[in-house]
Amino acid sequence: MSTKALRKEEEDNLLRRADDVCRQNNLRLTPIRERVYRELVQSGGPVGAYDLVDRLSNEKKRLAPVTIYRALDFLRDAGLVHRLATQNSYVISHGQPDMNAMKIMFVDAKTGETVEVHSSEVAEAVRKAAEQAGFKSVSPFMEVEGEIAQ
Amino acid sequence: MSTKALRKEEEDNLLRRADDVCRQNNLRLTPIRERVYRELVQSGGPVGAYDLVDRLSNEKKRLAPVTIYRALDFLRDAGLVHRLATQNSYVISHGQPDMNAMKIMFVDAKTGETVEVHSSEVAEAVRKAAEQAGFKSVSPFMEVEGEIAQ
DNA sequence: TACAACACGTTATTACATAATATTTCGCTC
DNA sequence: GAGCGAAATATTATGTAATAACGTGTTGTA
Repeated sequence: MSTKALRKEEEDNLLRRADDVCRQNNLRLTPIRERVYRELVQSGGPVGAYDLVDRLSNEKKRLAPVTIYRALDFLRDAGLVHRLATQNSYVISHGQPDMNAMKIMFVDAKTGETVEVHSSEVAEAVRKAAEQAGFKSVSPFMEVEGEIAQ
Repeated sequence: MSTKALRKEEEDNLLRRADDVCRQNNLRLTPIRERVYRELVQSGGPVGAYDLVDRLSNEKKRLAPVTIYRALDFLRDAGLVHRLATQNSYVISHGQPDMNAMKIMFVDAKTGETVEVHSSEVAEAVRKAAEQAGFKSVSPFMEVEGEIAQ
């Protein structure tokens, strides 16, 4: 099987999963929301909000930034998309939602390329640190800048 | 000793330390840079760049945003200030620079209040995760959103 | 059908950040 | 202390990110 076919399959999986998540939580994956999600999936990496505006607009219809932001907010609330604060951009959240694991987005400081890793070990260590800081709960997402190997 | 006096003392310590760090690394803590640093120290929390513009300007002289950004860049490079990407703001970096510890900024999702904690345990766990992600080095800073107790 | 909640469109505004370029200040040498 | 080069700061302009405010349409439901 070709790499392309593999990726296509992976894309379909993500789309299907998004559909399931929404169905199970009584959320409406409207056309615009799905188009935004699909665009993020196909890009394979972080994409800026205004970039999404351009990509989902055409000659006939130009989407307003706020439309994209609303779709992104929805997808984030649904746990399907994660915002990269350091890059002002948005990426698909991969992987099965393991409640006990921390979802770490490693971001290459130079290229902006991202790799997502789940770690319950980090989750536990962060929980301890949070307690020390007087925090009772922490986000299951975090973002760490670094340098990718080669 | 009063709380106020304690805080004053803490402020002086930070200022002194900033001075030392710069001296030891042949960096110039110019008036503007020091004013920016001092303002961050005195605020006791995260401050936005444009907020700093306002606070450090007066009737006679209005500083340009780029002036503040340059000072902030300098202070960040020197390891004295940390940028909170989730808040688009900047905070003092406390504590002695322990190379092996991760500096974690816990940010209250509601108020934006921050607490800094250093943890070598988190550092180690993140290093492992980074390796898994194909990253050869990671920033010693990270930011985690959460909910502060009470 | 009517109504309530949600989604989307439109317009405008605010905030954040940097590019390009000019001017001042600092530290040094003669 | 006059002149020079480098660093720091000022000025202006522009680009990008995000949200506010308000109106209209759509959907699900009693």
